[in-house]
Amino acid sequence: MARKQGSHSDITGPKVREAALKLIAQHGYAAVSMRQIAAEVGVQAGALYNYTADKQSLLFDIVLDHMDDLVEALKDVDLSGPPWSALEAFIRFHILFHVPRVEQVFISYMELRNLDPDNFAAIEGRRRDYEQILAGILKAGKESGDFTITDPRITSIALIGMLTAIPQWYREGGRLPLSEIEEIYWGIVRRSVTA
Amino acid sequence: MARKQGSHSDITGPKVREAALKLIAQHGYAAVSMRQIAAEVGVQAGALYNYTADKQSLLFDIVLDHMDDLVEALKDVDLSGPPWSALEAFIRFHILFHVPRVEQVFISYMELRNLDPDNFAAIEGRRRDYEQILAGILKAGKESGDFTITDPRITSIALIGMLTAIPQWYREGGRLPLSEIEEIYWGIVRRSVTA
DNA sequence: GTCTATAGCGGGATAGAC
DNA sequence: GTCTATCCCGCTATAGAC
Repeated sequence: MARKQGSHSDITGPKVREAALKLIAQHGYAAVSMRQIAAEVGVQAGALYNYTADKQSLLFDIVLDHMDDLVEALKDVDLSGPPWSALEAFIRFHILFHVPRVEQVFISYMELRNLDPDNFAAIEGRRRDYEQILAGILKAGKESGDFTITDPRITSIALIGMLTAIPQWYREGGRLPLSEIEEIYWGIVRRSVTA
Repeated sequence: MARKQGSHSDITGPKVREAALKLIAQHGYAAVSMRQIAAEVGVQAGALYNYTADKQSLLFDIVLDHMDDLVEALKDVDLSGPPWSALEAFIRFHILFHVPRVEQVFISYMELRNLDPDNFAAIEGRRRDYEQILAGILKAGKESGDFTITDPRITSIALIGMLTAIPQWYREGGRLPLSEIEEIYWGIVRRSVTA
């Protein structure tokens, strides 16, 4: 009843974002045209501009949403325990959050240089905040004597990079189930900070 | 005396490849135009086609040279010792080979999807060969009881990914010298395969 | 809200003079 | 070997009809 006559904006809008996500992940931002995105949605190119200011906004929205989802989801993780418990919780969360989001991960790490400077700065800030949460856990564990680490900051970068790459090769139905992948990686991380 | 009159091909050829390397690393393959590359070299766009068949060949040559250099350089590393010695030699080699080659590393890992199918297959084969050399070392160490590893193949992928990312953030003159970075990472790897 | 049409620009690659 | 000029195409974004 409250629905406007003939309005499809509540359907087409999300479809535009999904098409952009799929195509940019597949071919790269610079290689994808607005025409391709429109074709994927099933409209003409001109119609896209009812849902996005321009092509750059499509990219920025994808990456920003991804980072904000990440930060938001991390809030539900209990990192208040002792170092070992916090580290394990963070690592397992990171793996499980990223694996089902292959496209977002791809785009968020490969298309950063195609963001306008201001947009890049906004993303980079969030990325650093996230990384420093892990660095904080590592630092606390180093100081308590639980972890054997030379440099929490670099270890944080190294571990996050290693874990974030998982969705690049993991495929459902492959040689190992996700639960096992999770155990293998947690094992690597656990030992890597153990004397 | 044997030099042809007015021939610059022995100078311009390398300059074209260098310009392509620099610009593609900076902006991405799809975002860089032949006109930009020509401007960087100091010639007109048409002249580029004396040195490359097309734009795709510029990309392929960069990635192929990088992979072949890698395989060639690894031949000088002694991997014939016991697992611990072979692992350390491989890890240190990998770090030291990749750090001075920021641009090649960037391109070789971010532009794979812009390679034509045949070119992609050629690169992917070399990449897998290289990765399996590390997997072999890990497997030997696991079977001899030297290493604690669940899955050599996945561990190989995880470690290579972690190490290859170093040039993405390392900058000369930063907080830590390269020699220290090398030690930190070797420490992480060493512990990660230690019970 | 979507369409067709088009402005305005820049792309890859080639031809032919020098 | 490099240049200028150009072909032909596709791009982003906008205008205006419906």
